[in-house]
Amino acid sequence: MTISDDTTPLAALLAQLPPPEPGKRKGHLHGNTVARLRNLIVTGVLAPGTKLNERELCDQLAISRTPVREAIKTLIQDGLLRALPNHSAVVSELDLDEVVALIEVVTVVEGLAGELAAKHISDEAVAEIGMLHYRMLLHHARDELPGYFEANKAFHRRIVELSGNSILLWVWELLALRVDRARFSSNLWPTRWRTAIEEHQQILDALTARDSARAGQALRSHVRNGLEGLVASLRAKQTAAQPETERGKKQGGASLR
Amino acid sequence: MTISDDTTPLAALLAQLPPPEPGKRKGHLHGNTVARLRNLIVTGVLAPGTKLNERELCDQLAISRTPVREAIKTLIQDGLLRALPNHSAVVSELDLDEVVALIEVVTVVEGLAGELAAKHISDEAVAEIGMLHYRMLLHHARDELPGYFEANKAFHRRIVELSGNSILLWVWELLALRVDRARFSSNLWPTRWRTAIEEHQQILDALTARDSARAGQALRSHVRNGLEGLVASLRAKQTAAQPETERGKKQGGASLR
DNA sequence: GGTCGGCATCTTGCATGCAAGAAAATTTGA
DNA sequence: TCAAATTTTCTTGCATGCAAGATGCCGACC
Repeated sequence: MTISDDTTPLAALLAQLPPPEPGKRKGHLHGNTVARLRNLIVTGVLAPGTKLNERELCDQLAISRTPVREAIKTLIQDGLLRALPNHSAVVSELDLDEVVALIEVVTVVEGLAGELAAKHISDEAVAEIGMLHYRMLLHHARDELPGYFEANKAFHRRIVELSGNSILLWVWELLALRVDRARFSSNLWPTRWRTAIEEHQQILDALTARDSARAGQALRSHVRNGLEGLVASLRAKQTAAQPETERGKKQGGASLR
Repeated sequence: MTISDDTTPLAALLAQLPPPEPGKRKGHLHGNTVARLRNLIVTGVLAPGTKLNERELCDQLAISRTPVREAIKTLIQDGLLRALPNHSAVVSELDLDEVVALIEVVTVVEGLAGELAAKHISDEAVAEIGMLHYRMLLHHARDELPGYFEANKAFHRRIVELSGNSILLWVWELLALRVDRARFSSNLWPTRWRTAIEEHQQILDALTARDSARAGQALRSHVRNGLEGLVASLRAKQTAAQPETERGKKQGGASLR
């Protein structure tokens, strides 16, 4: 399965899983399983190209095939897995072209969110965004990466929510999955902190001023900047690891043996 | 189940289904089921608010619960069904607010598609778009509604494809489901034919000229115009049918009995 | 008469069983 | 010795079974 040595491929990995919620009072195995697998994929623990084996997964997750199968179907729809013609599923590779494509889409989506949000936003909501911004600053000051990213995402998400457009939020969530995955894949990010924070400030200003056009513009350039940095780092990483590239594709399946 | 009399609710409806593909050589029950149910929902045969009963569905589709359950999960993700807290699924109502929200998103999505497509588009592809445009004209001239809509959708879809942005296409497909559903729901559409065709011509011109900005602009206004007409007609229909509004919610479930 | 509690039924969630298609391994023919 | 074919094993798709919540009904109590 590509990570660590091949003797205990999934076993070790799945140990790192968020334990399936202590008080899992029945009836949520599906959702749990989706969340768990999604996590593994987004964080890169399950490497692109890894072939999923239902039975193996069942053993490791200690559940039966039914919820696993359903979760797989779900993740295929999300684009995190890809269905092979033979009906098996592999972790989809995160294509560089796809990430580039993602940039364009996320840019217009968040841009629109900014425009719409600026129109309706309440004082309270502005304050809330400000709070999230400063929360991010706090984590930045403390050099806390995970917190920083979480706050950053919350900032963006909240703006999309405040657009008041449910469809936009829905689409954004779908896109965010892929963005997160790309983020995790390139593990260099600290570079743009300073500018990112300045850009957030501008977004906040535009929202405060209820300047729709400016908010949209600020968000678009911020998102584009950020994601293009991401692509650059991914590209660098990929060319650096060129010889390794061919590796992660063929195993899985028989790897347990 | 809201349609026809309650004695043979699903039975009659499902008879209208596209027969499950004669040569269904095993292994595609899931996809088939999704497609069939999706069709029923998009075309409004399964009315918003209808509660789905797994066993009933199984009986009617003559398959077991497993693929039905999977299909339901899939459609929930697509937003065509909604999961109740009790774990049952109902056909999601198509909220007017949601359609309005849809407008905004589809507008920017297709606008972006136009901009991107205009940049890369080949002569061959321009010709193809032209062909689709004239195919639509043909159906228009013949007053063939279904053909008209199909050609119209193909025209738009192809432009999104030609954007070369796989993510954009993915998102567009998701949105198109909901748009189609709204279209079917308001069954008045012939009004804008003339202008729609003119707008298509402008889009085609802009693409031919490889004028990215103009193509984007043309698509945005075309999409917005079209969908706003749709909303207007939906709104009219809804207020007209006000007394009926409360009806389609409680039945289903026990309705077979 | 209305409401609350207990019982019967229904509906769904998850597990498991079986068979068909795919992959792998072994044998057999050149 | 290599390759093709056959057999064996694995993997998945679908069906079914069982048990736990959820729902609805009815009677009893207030």
